[in-house]
Amino acid sequence: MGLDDRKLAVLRAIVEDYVATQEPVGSRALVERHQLGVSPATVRNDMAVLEEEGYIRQPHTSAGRVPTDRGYRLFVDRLSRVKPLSPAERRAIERFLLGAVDLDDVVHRTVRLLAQLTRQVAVVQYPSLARSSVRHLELVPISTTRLMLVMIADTGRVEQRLVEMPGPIPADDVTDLRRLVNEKLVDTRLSETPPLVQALVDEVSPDLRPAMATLSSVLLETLVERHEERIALAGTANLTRGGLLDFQGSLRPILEALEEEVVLLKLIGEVEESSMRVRIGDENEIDNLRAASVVSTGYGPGSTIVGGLGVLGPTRMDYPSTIATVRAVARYVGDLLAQN
Amino acid sequence: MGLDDRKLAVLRAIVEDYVATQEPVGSRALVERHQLGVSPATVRNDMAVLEEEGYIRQPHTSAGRVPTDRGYRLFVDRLSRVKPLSPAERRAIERFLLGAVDLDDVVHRTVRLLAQLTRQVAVVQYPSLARSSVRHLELVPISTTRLMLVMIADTGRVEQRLVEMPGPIPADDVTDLRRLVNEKLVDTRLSETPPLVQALVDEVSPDLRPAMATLSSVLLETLVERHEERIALAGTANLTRGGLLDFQGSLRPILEALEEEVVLLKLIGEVEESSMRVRIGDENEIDNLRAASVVSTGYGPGSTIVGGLGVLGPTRMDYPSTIATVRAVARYVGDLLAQN
DNA sequence: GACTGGCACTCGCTACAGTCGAGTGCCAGG
DNA sequence: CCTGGCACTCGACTGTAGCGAGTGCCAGTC
Repeated sequence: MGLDDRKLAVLRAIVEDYVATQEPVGSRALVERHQLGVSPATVRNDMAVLEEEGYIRQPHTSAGRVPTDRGYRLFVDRLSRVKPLSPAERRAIERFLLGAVDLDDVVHRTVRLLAQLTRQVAVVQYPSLARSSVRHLELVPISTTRLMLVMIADTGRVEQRLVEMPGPIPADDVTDLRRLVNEKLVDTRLSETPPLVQALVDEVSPDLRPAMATLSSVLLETLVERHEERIALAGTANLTRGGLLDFQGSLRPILEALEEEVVLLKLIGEVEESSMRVRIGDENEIDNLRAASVVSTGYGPGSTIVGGLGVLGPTRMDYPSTIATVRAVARYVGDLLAQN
Repeated sequence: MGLDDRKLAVLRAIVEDYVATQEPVGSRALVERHQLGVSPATVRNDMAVLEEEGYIRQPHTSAGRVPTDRGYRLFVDRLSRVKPLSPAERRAIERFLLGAVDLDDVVHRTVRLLAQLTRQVAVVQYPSLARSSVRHLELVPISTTRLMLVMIADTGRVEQRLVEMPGPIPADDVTDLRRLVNEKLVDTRLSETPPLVQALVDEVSPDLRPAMATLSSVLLETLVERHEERIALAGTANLTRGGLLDFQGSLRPILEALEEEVVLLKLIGEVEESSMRVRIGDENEIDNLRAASVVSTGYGPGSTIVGGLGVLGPTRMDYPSTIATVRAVARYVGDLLAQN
């Protein structure tokens, strides 16, 4: 499978043209629009090889060629030239994110920004609790037997949960409980709290023990076990762009997938390092998304990762600029979080 | 415009058949499927009158009739027979909502339930802050100059906001501030707090004044002025049901509208009493939704209203059962809130 | 006067044939 | 190894014809 430079150039040209025009591209059009320095006939020969190797295909005889998922993959890996963001885009990002007042706001602005810049569906995961540390725990008496447990994480996330205590609980006890949980848990990563939480019960005077038991079980259950991941979504209307050509005419499966938080998390939440991840068409594990591509990355203050973000679009998307945009937005959001 | 009983029966039959089959209904089919006791010819005459009056129309000359928005309106107002929910549905609602652990959970479950039962797009507004009362205000020191303000409302909503203080603030001062704001604000409706909040600054010792000023301005701004309405959405995939027939082939405007919180709030947030509201096609003030219908109502504990919920679907929806479902879900959610 | 059967008419839908043209594969020659 | 030329394929489009669902109207009946 010798793909010489010219064949690669042809593939690149096909991808670029097809992404731009959305129509199968023929050999004549190619030599006209790109400086390949050869005739259409030569290009046709190259195309025949590329097709044999599975990088492009013909929708039907006598039509132009269209990249396959495999073709896009090769393009992304080896052929795409980086498109730096325009200054206008950089400014847009900064302006957009600057006014954010709290985490909710940051996430919402980010997801809208991403959707707008890439003109695709954007997904942003809230900073994961599993990757956060406890900054403060607050206990607020709601009634004699009810406390509101509020956890504030270093990533800015705030979670609350109503705790039904086993019996009436005096103000002094609340103070004691509060002091204790904070002493033991502040500054530890949530993923590492379970043993500490379990140990809490033993650290407390016998009369406080039932209260602490309830409290710690709620802590464990809510904040660690079913660790509340949250997701923001925007730009679904962009799916309808490009008529019914993309997604082979049916938005159904895509919309269904986007409704499932679990699916979204799988898409953008599985990030370990901050590297870009591009999944093209068939490479997606989720069947409903076999007609789509996902570009995602992790984000976080500095070089740590607290969550993922990305966009979803048709396989025929403009990968270079999408990748550039996603990367840039992730970096800005990370910087923003670092300022806190 | 004399519409005698039979003509109304014909209209009802047309609506019911069209909703069921999604195809223009002709005179023959009508007499076959309904006991009208007259011949197709007679029905045709009635149809001619109904068409003249604007209740139905013909997509093209030799096709059957289709209800107009006006026809649906008449149907909803005078012709539809109430469809009681099946016991299975009631049980589904109860089971679905029973396990909810907090407000977020209640809202999410509700919106999914609604989407699933009606097979349409469901929208649920979180209990409006404007309609909530303050249950407790908590101040949590985050750093020497930063406080986290947490407001817990009687409706279960919890809002937080980071407050950047003008200078370092000792623990005792925090206690004082906390006591004061709680004393003055607890149990008042948020919509009535502004004068009280403004008065706070004067009630405080001179050295606390700058701190209180900052605090009260944040309170005012965040919790009252741009009163954070929140919305949950589910079931967008249901828009693709019925192929491209509904929404005249383009989901675009609908999806766009659903992305705008402001629009959604307008749709379901404007509820004063707990009565059902049905907006059919053209009756919608939002241009993008001229091809859709919205069924909404208020909900809340007892007879008070704290927020709105509803569904959006094609004008050719099954109004009776949609209305019944929305009403039932609203009632269940209200009861659930009352238990807190 | 209201209803009915009958009939002519309309018009979208489908099938079919014919034409056009973009694009290809292949081959012979440079 | 590249190129120009040529035959071929096949989708897209056009026009025509037949079908059938459904209508509007009218004359006749109860």
